[in-house]
Amino acid sequence: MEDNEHMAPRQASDGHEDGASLATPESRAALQPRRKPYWHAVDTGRHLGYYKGARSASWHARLFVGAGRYEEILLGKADDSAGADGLMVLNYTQAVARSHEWWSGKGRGVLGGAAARLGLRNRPKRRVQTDRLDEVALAWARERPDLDLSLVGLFLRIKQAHYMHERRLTAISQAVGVDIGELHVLLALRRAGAPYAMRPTDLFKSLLVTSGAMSKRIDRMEGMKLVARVADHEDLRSSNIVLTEAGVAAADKAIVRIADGLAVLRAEIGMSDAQFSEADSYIRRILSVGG
DNA sequence: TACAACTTGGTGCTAGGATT
DNA sequence: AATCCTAGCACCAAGTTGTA
Repeated sequence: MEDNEHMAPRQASDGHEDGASLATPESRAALQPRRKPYWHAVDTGRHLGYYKGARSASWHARLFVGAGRYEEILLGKADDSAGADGLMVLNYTQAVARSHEWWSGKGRGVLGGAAARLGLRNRPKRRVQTDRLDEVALAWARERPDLDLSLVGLFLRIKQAHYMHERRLTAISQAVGVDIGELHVLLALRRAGAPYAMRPTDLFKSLLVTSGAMSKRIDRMEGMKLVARVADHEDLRSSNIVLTEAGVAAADKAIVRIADGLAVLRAEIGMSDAQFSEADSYIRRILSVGG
């Protein structure tokens, strides 16, 4: 019988590993690889899991949701073969902390009235997508426990974060009165510095679009009086795309809103300068070897 | 909910003007 | 003549909208 077929949440020590046997790499080394995680009941209906496969080990958490069912999440890799970094590779203490973070964000009535009595509150709806990404990682961990696919989840999160940023930029571009592509042109010209001019070729290369697409954007923006085509006196074959006064104002309005939004986001996630540098460092390392 | 029509924005190709 | 660069055109893919 599968664990989730039980009709009530397991109690601590109900046939599970105790916390001590999961606490250190040495104690976990005594455990045999198997398909299902070793579960340790941290609290009623709340279990920390340690999965040990042939080639990888990882931390999981699960939450009893009633009717014998659990919601489950992949927390990160276990520090069995590599040192914990608190981000992708977690030691026992970090796994416990991250599981508590997840459980405290759940609180959507899964423990019935108890959750409400304990003061648990629902997280904003935007966490739902994150849970879906967890499901992807969890599904791979279940289907191919012999493979280390932990980076898949990280890449999906990076992609999702990019989409989130693009949605914010889209909202800002609408407030400025342009579309997202035109906003990128405004920002490229603005960050070029005075006199806020670039050749069309440099613009389409830096924004990763084709010359045809850039021509259309410039046409639209010229019509909106945000940019102007100015002949290049040094190379008469070429012209420069220059921000107009209205274009500079629109770009400045947009970049201030972007900065404000990012400041709010950073405050919400509580990321310190050191944590930011560390996360940035890991992503740079991925990009440097990722081909 | 499924499908078709429509819209939008992008790509690839190429013509043409200007310069080297 | 060769090269560089811009911009126009046809086509494509994805998203949106309207309808049954």
